[in-house]
This record gives sequence, C-alpha cells and structure tokens, in this order.
Amino acid sequence: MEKTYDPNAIETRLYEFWEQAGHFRPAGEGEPYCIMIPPPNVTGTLHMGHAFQDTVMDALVRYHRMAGYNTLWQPGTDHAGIATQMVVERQLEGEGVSRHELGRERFLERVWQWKAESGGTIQNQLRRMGASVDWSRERFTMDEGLSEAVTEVFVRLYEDELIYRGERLVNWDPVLRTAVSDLEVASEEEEGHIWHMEYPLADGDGSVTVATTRPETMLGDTAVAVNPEDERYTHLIGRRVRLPLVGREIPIIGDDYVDPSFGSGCLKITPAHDFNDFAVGERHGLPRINVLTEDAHINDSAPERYRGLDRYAAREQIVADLDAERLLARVEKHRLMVPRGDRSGAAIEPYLTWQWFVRAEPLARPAMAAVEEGRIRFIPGNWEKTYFEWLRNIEDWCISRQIWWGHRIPAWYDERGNVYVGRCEDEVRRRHGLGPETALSRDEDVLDTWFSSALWPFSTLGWPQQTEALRAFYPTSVLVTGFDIIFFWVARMIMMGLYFMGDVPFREVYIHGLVRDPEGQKMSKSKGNVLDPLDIVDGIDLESLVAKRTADMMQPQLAERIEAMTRRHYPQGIKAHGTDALRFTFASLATTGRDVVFDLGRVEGYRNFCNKLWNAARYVLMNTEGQDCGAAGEAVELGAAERWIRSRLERTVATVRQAYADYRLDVAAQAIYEFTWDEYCDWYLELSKPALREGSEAQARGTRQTLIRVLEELLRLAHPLMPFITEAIWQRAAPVAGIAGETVMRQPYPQPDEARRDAEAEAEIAWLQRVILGVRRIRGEMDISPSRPVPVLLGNVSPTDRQRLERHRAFLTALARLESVQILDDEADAPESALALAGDMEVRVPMAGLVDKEAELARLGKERARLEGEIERAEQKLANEGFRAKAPAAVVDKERAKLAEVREALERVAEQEARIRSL
RNA sequence: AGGCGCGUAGCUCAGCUGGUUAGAGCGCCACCUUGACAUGGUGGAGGUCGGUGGUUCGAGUCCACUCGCGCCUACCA
Repeated sequence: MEKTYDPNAIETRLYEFWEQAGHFRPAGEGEPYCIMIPPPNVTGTLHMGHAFQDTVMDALVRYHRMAGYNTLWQPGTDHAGIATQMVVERQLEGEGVSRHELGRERFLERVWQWKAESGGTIQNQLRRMGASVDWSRERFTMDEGLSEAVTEVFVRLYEDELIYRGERLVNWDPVLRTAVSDLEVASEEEEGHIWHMEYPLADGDGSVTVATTRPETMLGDTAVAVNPEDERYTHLIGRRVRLPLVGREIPIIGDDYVDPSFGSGCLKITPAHDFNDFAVGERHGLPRINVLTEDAHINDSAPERYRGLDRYAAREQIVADLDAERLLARVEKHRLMVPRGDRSGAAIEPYLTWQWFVRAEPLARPAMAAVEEGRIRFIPGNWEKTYFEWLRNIEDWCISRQIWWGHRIPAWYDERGNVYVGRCEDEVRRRHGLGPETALSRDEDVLDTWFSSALWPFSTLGWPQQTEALRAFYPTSVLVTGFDIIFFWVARMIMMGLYFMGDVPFREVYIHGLVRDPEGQKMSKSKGNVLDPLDIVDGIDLESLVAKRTADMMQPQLAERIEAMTRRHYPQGIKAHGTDALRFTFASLATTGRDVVFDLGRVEGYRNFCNKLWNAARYVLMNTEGQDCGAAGEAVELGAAERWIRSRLERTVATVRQAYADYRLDVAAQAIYEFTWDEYCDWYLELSKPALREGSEAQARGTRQTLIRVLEELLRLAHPLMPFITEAIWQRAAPVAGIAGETVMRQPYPQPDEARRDAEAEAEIAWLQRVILGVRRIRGEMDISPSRPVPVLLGNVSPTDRQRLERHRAFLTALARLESVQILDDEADAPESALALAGDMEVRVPMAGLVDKEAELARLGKERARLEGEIERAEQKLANEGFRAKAPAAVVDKERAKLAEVREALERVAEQEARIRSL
C-alpha cells in the first residue's frame, strides 16, 4: 500500500468495477428496500444539496443492501420544462432565431439535441459521489414509458372528473408567457407607491377615494366596493361612479371583504386582474374586463390612448392623466409584496385564461389521512404540520403550461370548440364516433413538470404495466428530500400514489436541511456562493474557482463581490479531499433535519481520518499478510487487549445499527470515527506492538488474527459512509481474514453479538489506560522528554493491581515508555516523586533529575483545587435532605461513592503536596 | 399576521425520556521527525449552555415570558 492515502488513485476505478459487475442491481432476494432518487434536471449539474442528499441515500441503500434487503435505488432525471426550454431559447436567441420562427417540431428537436449534449453530466457526477443507483433502470420523465403513464393518469383523472378545463385567474408570467403554479411564484417586499384616486359619482356631486398600488388596473375596474356595515358609505351602495379616463359607469357595491378601517374604506374592484377582486366579482356577478395582452401590454379593451403601452408605461401615463384631471388625491411611498416568477424574475400578473386544473380537495383528503394514520411517517415528525397546513388550504392545481417542452396535453378540439380527452387521437375518434370528416386539433399546451414527477414512485417501476418491479418495490421504503419541496412534490406524490396505486408511495419521508455557505447563506447560483462538490473531491485552485463562480452570471454586477468573498473564504483554493471525506462530512452533519453550514475544516478533518484508517490498514497488513493469523486452526491465545477491542467493536456495531434505524448518520459517523481513531488506532494498534514483538507464538497469532478481523469488520461497518477507501482496503484485507468475496458492498453488515462483550477485559484495559495516562500527564506537565524512559513506582497497590501489573507489564513499559516499574511495599520508602492516581493506586515518578519542585507543586495545586471543588459539590448535594429523600437510591449511592473516592484522592494529593513543600 | 426552527468553547456541530467534573472536529498553546500515519503523536488552555422567572431534591435538557436570528405560509387595497 502507498504510504499516503490517495483517493484519486482508487475511486474511479472502484466505481467502474462495481457498476460493470452489476453490484448495484437488486439482489433478487430478501425483503425489498427501495429509494427513489428525487429526479434532478436532466441538463443540470450536481450541487452541494444533491451531494448531501445523495450521500444520505447512498448510505441508507448500501447499509440495507449489506443487511440483506433486496435493495433498489432508482435513478433518473426530469425534463424541467420551463428551465430547459429557457436554456434552449437563449441559445436560439444567440443565433437570432425565435422558437416561433423555428416552429414547434424543430424546436423540440433542438431541445432533444441539447439534452443529448448536456444530459449525462449529472449522472457522471453521481458516479463520482459513489452513488450505488441501479443505472440499468434509469428513467427520464419524457421517456416513452413515463409519458405513457402521464397520459394514462391525465385521461383517468379527466374521466373521474378530477381534471377540468376552465377560465380562471392564474399566475401569469408575462415574460415566459405561460401560466405558472402558486409554488413557482415568490413574493418579495419591494419599494412602491400607493396612489389615491378620486372616482366621481355618476349621478351627482362628489366622489369616492380609492387607493391602489397598480393604477393601470383601473382600466379594468368594474365596481367600487364598500363594507355594508360602514355607515360612511351605506347610502352610496347601489349608486354608480364614472370611471375616470375610461368613462364607464360602474356600480358601488357592498361586500364585507372590504376593511372599513383600512385606507378610505373604498376599494376598486378589478375582477380580471386581482385574485380577491375576482372572488368579489363572482359574488356580485360583475363583468371581468381583461385589459392586458399576454406580454403585459394594454390591450384593445382599454381606451385607445393606452393601447399597446407596456404595463409600467401605462401606469405612468394613467397617473399623469389622472393628475391632469385633478383626480389624483395623493401619492405615498409604500412597501409591498411583489410576486415574481421564480424562473424569469418577472412580476407575475393575475391573468384570465383558459387552463387545465386538477381538483385538489378530493385527492388531498386521503393524502392527509395517510399521514394522520401513520401510514407515512415524517422524520423529523414536526414537518407533518407543514404538510397538513398546506393540504388543508390547498387550491386546485393549474397543470397546463403555455410552453412546448413537456408532455402535451392529450385533449383534442373540433371546429366548434368541443373538447375530447383520450390516450391518442384514434382513441378519441373511436370513442366519440368522429369520422375523418371531423377535423381535430390537439391542445397546444403541455403539462407542469411536477405532474410527471408526481407519478415518479410508480411510473419508474413500469406503471401502468403491472411489472414485477412494481409489485416488489411499491410502496417504496423512504423518500429522502429537502423541506423546500414538500408541497411541490412530496404531497403530490402521495396524492397520486394513493389514487392510482391504492397505497402510499413511501412509508417514511426523511427531510434533511439545506446546505449553506460559511456565512450561513443559502447557496445559490445567483449569489455566487455555490460550490461544486467535485471541486472539494478533486480540489481546485483559487483562480479557477473565482472564474467558475463568476462565469455566465445572471447579474454580472455582482462579480466583484463574489470574487472578494471567494478569495476570503478560500484563500488557498480548495485542496483535494476525496469523495469519502466529503461523504463522511455530510454524514456527520446529517443531524435532525437542521440546515448545515458547510465547513471545509471538517472535510479536512475527515480526510485526515481517511488517511488514519489507510495507515492503520497498512500497519495491519504489514503484520498479517503472508503470516500466520490462525486461519488454519492453530492455537490462538486472546489476551485482554484482544478481548477488549472486540468488545468495543461490538458496542460500536450496536450503536451504528441503531443510528441507521434512527436516521442519525451523524451518530453512526461519530461512533465509527471514535472507535477507529481513539480505540483501534490509539490503543489497540499500540498494544499489538509489544504483543507481536514479545508475546508467545499463540499470543502473536491471536493478536494478528484480532488485528485483521477487527479491521475487516470495521471496513464493513464503515462502508456505507465511505465506500471507496473501505472497498480498496477490504479487497486486500479480506483474504487475510479468511474471507472470500469480490466486493465489500455485498458482504453482510456487522451484527451485534452480546457474547463478544467482555466487561472484565474492558476493566482490565481501563486500568492500563489510567496508569499510562497518569505517567503521560506527569511527563507532559513536567516537561520530561518523550524519548527519555522514566522509572515508575506504584504505591498503595491492591492484589488486583498487582496481578494486573504482572499481566500487563510489557504493555505498560512500552506505551508509557518506562525505564522500570517497581512496587513500593511501604509508602514511607517512597522517594520524592511526582504523583498521579489510578483509582486508589499511586503512580509515582521519582523527581531526582527529572522533576522540579515548583512544577510539581503547581501541578498538585491545580489538582487539589479541582478535587476540592468536586467535594464541595458532592457534599452540598448530600447535605440536602430533599436529595437524599427524593432522588433514586442509585443516584444517591453513586454520589456517596464519588464523594468517598474524591476525598481519598484529595488526601493523597494533599499529603504529597506537603511532602514536596517540605523538601 | 400565523406556523416552524435556531441561539452550547474562537469556528462548525453533538448532548436521548432532567441526575458523574457539559462533549467532538477544526483552530489555539507547549513538547516530539519513536520503525502504520507530521493528513501524525503526547500533554494542555478554552464554554455555566442568549436573557429573566418558574417547576423540581436536582435543568443545557421541562414550563412561561423575553431578546436576537433564520425559514415557510398568508396578506389590506
């Protein structure tokens, strides 16, 4: 083995080996375990959120695969309708062509071409992360099979009256010229104004004052509303005002939607351009006058003067005209929430159009019940609240999009505008008896991408065909995802799964946090604080990182700031850490669903950990490969150290298994880290050295056997978190441990086995550690050179201590670097010495020539102060009658024992201090 | 406005059903090129757990209030 761990040298090679050997495919036996990957955008690239999420999924999947489950991790991508179409449109723009000039068919060819070019990036990045997905089953939402599922679902929902077409107000993106769902709109507070306008009464003197943040909508006003309880205005209800600039007479109506205490208490009603006004309009049978074109210019319903103006130009003009007519009462600055399309950034217009909708309420009810009844469990559980809250207030889902890239809606129209829904035109003609003389044209719109994503858990398994995979893996085991798409995706999968499969799509939903940058900011392309996970794996120099982050930005003016921030956070660029270190970092941060602030320092720490494991393996193999490890059944003697490390490993196995059951990868990671470093490397490997050097043949054999067996088991234990390094070492270590097999990923996961617990060995080694640590502390604090062997005297030695000393003298001498060990029969014989306590036993290092008086006094003083504090605390507790009476007896006893012990220790320390002082 | 979450060592985070001296990694200090590993070893310093009040024999851990931060949902013209 190389002296230093080099991830680069092993990772790619091992992944290719796994994939080619088919190790990612379900075993075909055992209880099914299945995770569906949340499909990333087919033309996208891997970001830190993906890497985190994929680490969690891969750990779960590898764990269950090793634990004997028939395991499938289903991969695939979605077509990301709007996002992908935008990318291709921008390309066309560069060529000076619009998609309309190109035509639908040729445009779609271009999109497929783009997919062929840039698709596959994210798949290869997933490979670099070690993701053990079954590539042979990879799916894409626009595949034939998945498209068939989409059509089938649409038709059935339509036939069951859960899909309808209607003219409604929708969120309209005037840049993309398509409807978008509520979820694709993000409202941000922005500076704006509020204009107070006078609407003169039509039949007499006076006027009412209305206020608006969007004056241009007044062109479409069809009423003024007041609260019917508002005494100032009740007399006006039923009268009319003359709409300024337009001249239309509109009624004053009473509706309790109006808040009398707000503003003037009079509200202009524009049913075609405001969601609340739309509802008011419905109640009062008001006309809906749309005054905008689909790209938010004033249309022909408005007075000629404004036609063709952009909405903001029209606003200015209208304000100016009102002012000229002295109908503008006043203007105030006002902060308001402006809805913007999350793709285009354009201000969203409520816009009256014909769209397709899914009736949500009948689907939402069973979806809530599934969680209420525990058929689906959220982890952490509090996300249920968010889920219920959304489903309770759910609105019908607008699923049609006025774009081209996506699943075209399976609806046809005849020349009279009748609509027919079916799986294909033939079916429509057959079912409705429409001959070739009837011309049919297909609906131009496509479906929301999330519509196809909602079917993911069953469409990827072959539905509507009743495949074996569908039978085996539906419902899937767990969905791993971020909280930001609970609404978008999780709830919709549950609704669709229940409706079409009659069962939940997954039994558990593990919600993880967001990955944030070192300043706690959400990582996003526009902020320029994203990291490519592979740059952490492979490393990247500062200049390349800066260039990467400032390349093709949406807002180039931020480049300077981003560059400065990047230079501040990564002054040396980023070193290569390897996939395993990155994965281990993510695992250690995967606590209870909270966000993770990404800290490169931790990755570095875990890369060091990989190196530690690597070198431990190097040492073990050096001492076991080609040597007698007792595989042939020769006599093997296991000493306390051997029994101890096996016992410790057993505990670790139990902890790690429980951690997986609890979705606490941080706990699993920490248990593995601590066992490997603090017990196996720091102690057992050191203990093995004297045993191999000085032990009997049977002892050496037992040591070698334990070294290799513990290593082999540890590799299996750690494999789901750090697949590459464990595989690389395992392939070499397994034969030495007498285990055949070509990959660790198909080996059984370690099982806890109480029989391997050994309390006696643990006590024995704990004693040894106490003595060694005592000597080391004296050494450290007395500044005795580590290279200088010291003599040690043991005082107040019990028979057990005496036996232990005889058993472990060699260990003690080696690990504490002793010149000699002697038992003091009479304490009075003790020379001047520095003191450490190991339980009741005194560990003394003579001072002559080694220890100076002042240093030892300082050390003892510190120790005494600590012990006195302890005693005071314990005494206070025990003096408290309430404590003695009410605390459990075990707790009280423990406190008493502690007090006695500490008092004893204090006595010795004080004694020692007095002796030294008297010198 | 409503909901959720967070605030523990300089930094990033653990701390389960309340009970030994509140832990880890990184960073820091001192010493050490000992033959698995300087991506290392040994020893050490450092926090009273945002604040206040309460429940309790006992609270970082439960309750109330409060300050600060974040997110989500809904928004009044």
